[in-house]
Order: sequence, then C-alpha cells, then structure tokens
Amino acid sequence: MTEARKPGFSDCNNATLRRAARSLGRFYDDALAPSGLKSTQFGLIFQIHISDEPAMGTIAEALIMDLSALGHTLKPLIRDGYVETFADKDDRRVKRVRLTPRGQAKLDEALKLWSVAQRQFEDKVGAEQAAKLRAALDAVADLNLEMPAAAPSL
Amino acid sequence: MTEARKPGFSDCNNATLRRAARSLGRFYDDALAPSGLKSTQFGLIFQIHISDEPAMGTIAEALIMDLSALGHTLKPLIRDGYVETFADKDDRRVKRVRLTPRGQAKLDEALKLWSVAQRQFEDKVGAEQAAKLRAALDAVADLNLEMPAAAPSL
DNA sequence: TTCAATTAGTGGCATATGCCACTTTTGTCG
DNA sequence: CGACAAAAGTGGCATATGCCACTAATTGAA
Repeated sequence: MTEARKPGFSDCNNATLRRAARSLGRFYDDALAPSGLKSTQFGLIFQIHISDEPAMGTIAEALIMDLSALGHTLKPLIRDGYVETFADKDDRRVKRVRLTPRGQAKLDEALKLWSVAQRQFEDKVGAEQAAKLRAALDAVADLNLEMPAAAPSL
Repeated sequence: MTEARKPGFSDCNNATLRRAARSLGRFYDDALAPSGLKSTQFGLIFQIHISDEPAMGTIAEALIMDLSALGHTLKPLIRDGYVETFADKDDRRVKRVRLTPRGQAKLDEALKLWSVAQRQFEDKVGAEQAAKLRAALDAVADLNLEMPAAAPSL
C-alpha cells in the first residue's frame, strides 16, 4: 500500500489544494447560483463590504490576489451595478471601491444562499474541523514563501 | 477580539481555500517558471504520467475538474508538443491521452524545480503538517457535497 | 523647483475553469 | 433492425488570475 496511490492524488501540496478548491468551488457556486453570483464574486463583494471603501491595492493584498486580476474581476460587478469606484481625495492614483445599494441588496440575498452551503459543509466536516482547516489555510496563505533568488543580489 | 477580523479573513471555507490556492499557486508557479510550465500544467502532466494512457474523462474525474475545462487546459500542452491524444481502440467516443517524449523530458525537468518548492514548503510547515493538510484537503475534495434540490423531484 | 524613483492602476495577452448546447458513438429495447 | 436514452467530447461564451509593459500621480533628492 506504499506504492499504490489513488488516482489523482499526488504529494504536491499545490495540486492537492487546487483540486480541493475546484471541488468546493463548485459546491458554493451551485449554492449561490440562484443569486447569479459566482462564489468568487460573492467573496469579493463580501470583502468590499467588510472593508471601509478600500483601495484596490488594499483589497488585492487582503485577498492575496494580483492587482490587475482584481481589476479584471471587478469589471463584471461594476458592469452589473453592484460595485462602484471613485478616486481617493488625497491621492489621485488611488481608486477606492464600494458597494452600490444594489450591490448591498445582492450581498444580502447571496448571504442567505451562502449560509446554507456553509452550514451544510460544516455539518459534514464539523464546525471545529472546518475552523481548524481555515486556520491552517490562512497560515499557509500567509507563509510568504519565496523562491531563493538564483543570485543573492547584493 | 471576537469582532475584529484581520483584513481578508472571512469564515467562508471556500474563500479561504481560494485565497490559499492563489498564494501557494504563485509560489509553485515561480518555482516552475524556468521550465516554462505553470503549476497547473505540471500537475496535469504529472497526472497523465502516473496514469496509463488515461481517457480524458478519467483524468477529469481524478482531478475533479470539468471535462471541457480539461480539454481547454490540454490545448496549450498539445500545441507545445508535450501531450498527444488518440482514439480508444474499442470505443471511438473515448479519447486517450499520453505524454510525448518531449513531454516526458519536460516533466523530468519540471520535477527538479518542483521538488525544490515542495521541499521548501515542507521545511516551513513541517512534512507531517503538510501531509495532514493534504489529507484534509483530499477529504474535503471527496466529500461529494451537493446542494439539496429545491424540489425533491418525483 | 526639477527630475528620477516609486506607487497605483490599466490594458493586452495567455492560461484556468465552468456551464450549456450540440455531435458522435454506444448501448438498449421492443 | 430502428428509435431513443446515455456516454464522451468539442466549441462557444464568460469569469478568474497572472505577468508585463505602460501611464499617471507622488515622493524624494539634488
């Protein structure tokens, strides 16, 4: 039993993580489907909601996401009128983001659907277990891993 | 401390998972960059490698990935000559996949880069911890969650 | 004050993933 | 055998993410 490995299981931490993400993502996507939001969009809107008119860079950092990727992901939400942006008063480079009333309403609607999925998940794995898993994932996310530079540059 | 939450941390299992996936993905991507492969492509090639001329559906199932998504993801690898497909002898609906010699060589090259990242990760979190995390993620991935149908359809 | 370095975003390009509609093959019945 | 349901992929369309090159706005020196 040391040799054989169930198909699709590698020792790669990254591959395992992505596989789980695909699986869980589909579940939450299904749950949120009635709202028309993807689980990723829900997450983004929620993040904006709990922040105070955050700058794009701030959101990107919080979600550990590329700034340009955030910009792209934001577009459909802006197009659909859930989110709006505005320039920072003091630094015109900075673009801040906030939910529109429509976005707030959509978030409320989605939250109900989300909680069903969330509850169902926690019923299956146990709330405690789930919390531990999230903690472990947050720890991994914040490891701040870096490949050693080929040349230790000065 | 019950109210305040570090920016970017929600209780959503899915959001937390995706966030970690983005973070770790970048790390492995950086490590594999010299090979020209993304960590996702590496994972896919590896999966093909450890399988025996698997059918597309088999791969998709193992990776818990949509069949059409697999088809799309496979394209660049076929275009670059790392992978080739061929019809199954007995069932012409089935398309099987295998690595080309070039693909094998590329996998060998990438494996060296991958192991550096993998080792570095495990040095940080501990091999044991990493194994536990992978087990937990595999368990989540295989939960086979499903949203209860709105109407229990006859 | 003026100009170089830094910071915050944007746009283009490429891959990653999913869903849905559709085509080709099989497999099943009557 | 012929009509139909099921299985395996393909293509189109849309979102998710990243990297890179570039622009605009600031900051920090000389």
